[in-house]
Amino acid sequence: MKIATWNVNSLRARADRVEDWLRRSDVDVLAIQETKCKDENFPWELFENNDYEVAHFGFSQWNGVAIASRVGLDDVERTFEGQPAFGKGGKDPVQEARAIAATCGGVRIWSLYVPNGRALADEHMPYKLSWLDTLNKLAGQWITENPEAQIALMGDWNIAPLDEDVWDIDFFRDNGMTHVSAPERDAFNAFLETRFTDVVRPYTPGPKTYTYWDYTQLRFPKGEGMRIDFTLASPALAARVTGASIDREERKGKGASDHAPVIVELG
DNA sequence: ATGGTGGCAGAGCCA
Repeated sequence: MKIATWNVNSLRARADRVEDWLRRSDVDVLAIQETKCKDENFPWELFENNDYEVAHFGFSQWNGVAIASRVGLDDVERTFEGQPAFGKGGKDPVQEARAIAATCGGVRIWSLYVPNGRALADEHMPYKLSWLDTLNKLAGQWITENPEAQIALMGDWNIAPLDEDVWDIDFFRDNGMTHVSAPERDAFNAFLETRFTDVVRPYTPGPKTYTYWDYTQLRFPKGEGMRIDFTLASPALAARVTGASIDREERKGKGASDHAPVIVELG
């Protein structure tokens, strides 16, 4: 079984590329982030025509997460329990469309789009940290309740856990950029303390191994990217992993997402 | 090449 995660940065703008990739990638499950659409605009037929079931959670032009599967799609859950809400400028806080789960082929798949902190002192940063902390505590409960649970936390984490996960750590430090700060890394590493593991890194060692390249500044041609898309697996799922890859080729050419798909192979 | 991002509710906003 092959499972993958991909921040597509608009599913409608990327429909042809996503369909082409689905056909040649041969993945059984695809966790998608940033569909950037509401259910009413979602390209359901793209998946149905290729024999995938799909579940989507999106209610505005922002965020949006989905799971496509050809090995079953059961017990769909939109948002995680206690998922922090965010209200900009005093607006009523809402639980954003950043998390959807489904059980596919016996694996509990979570497609996650972790909030972008925007800036170290921005109000989005504590939101990001509490979002991760809440999810981690919940995920820890899942493992405690069932040590054999096969859980995949897949998506765009908007964190670069290691210095080598960005193209120039000094550039990030000197400019006070997000994704590499200690609080963000602590929030990510807390999942490792909960016994989730990054099952992709061992098969895709750095340095200079990335999953995202900014559209600006010719970042992709210059090889200046970031590793911010991860699959964290519960112990029982991690034990099944036989391989992983990052499809850097998919970042090439006109109409590419700024993120590459990340694939995990299960035995 | 004095520019050089790309989505979205089409204008700012978001990443």
